[in-house]
Amino acid sequence: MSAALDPCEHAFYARSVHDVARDLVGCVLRHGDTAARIVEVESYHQEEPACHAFIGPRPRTEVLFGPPGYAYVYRSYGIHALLNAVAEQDGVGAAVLIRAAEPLEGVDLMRERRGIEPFEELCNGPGKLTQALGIGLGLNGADLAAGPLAIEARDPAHGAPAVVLGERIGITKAVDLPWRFCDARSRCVSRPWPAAMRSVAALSPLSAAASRAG
DNA sequence: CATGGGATTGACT
DNA sequence: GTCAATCCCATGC
Repeated sequence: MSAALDPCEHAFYARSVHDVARDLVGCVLRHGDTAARIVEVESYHQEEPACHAFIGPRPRTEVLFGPPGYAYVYRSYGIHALLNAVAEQDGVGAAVLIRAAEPLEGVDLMRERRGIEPFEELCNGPGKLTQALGIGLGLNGADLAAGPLAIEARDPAHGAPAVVLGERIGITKAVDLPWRFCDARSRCVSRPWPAAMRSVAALSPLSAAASRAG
């Protein structure tokens, strides 16, 4: 990530949605008493059919076409709230879907909200992480630079993430575009893991665990 | 106004 | 691997 850009500022999001996506891996998503380190995202752009903005502006996608640095939250399959960070210039429909994260703070609250115990399964999916962090549809249009929902810069203590690319999942259109960005060293990435994450042998300690698992 | 389709998840065969 | 839950919205008549 460029040292000049900070996800707490709107300028961070006012550029190519793919660059924003790559740079958001490793950043910290915070809401209320919970926080988590982003380990998986996908980028969507109005020029490809998998994007909600493809068909042009609609009431539902108003935020998506608005200025960068705001949250686009929508209901998926009638059940789940999915969180995106709006990117690119005002008037362009593009956003980064936050797909998975590694819990940092408020882990017990996350367990309570999710109704499960395993650390790796609290935020390893787009619907799971919004449930764990208490992010609902009411946050659609929220300013990511002004809280209460915020994205903060990477914590140097965690080191730089090993970002690998893969094909986006869960969609039926434009399935070949390699616009999924994952931290290959995190066990909290949603399944299926990208091929690059399963085969790379140089990454530890994941590679050791993968070898043991066969 | 009726219908169909999801940027998902969890339970089940 | 399959499948239903559940609801907003876009589309078509």
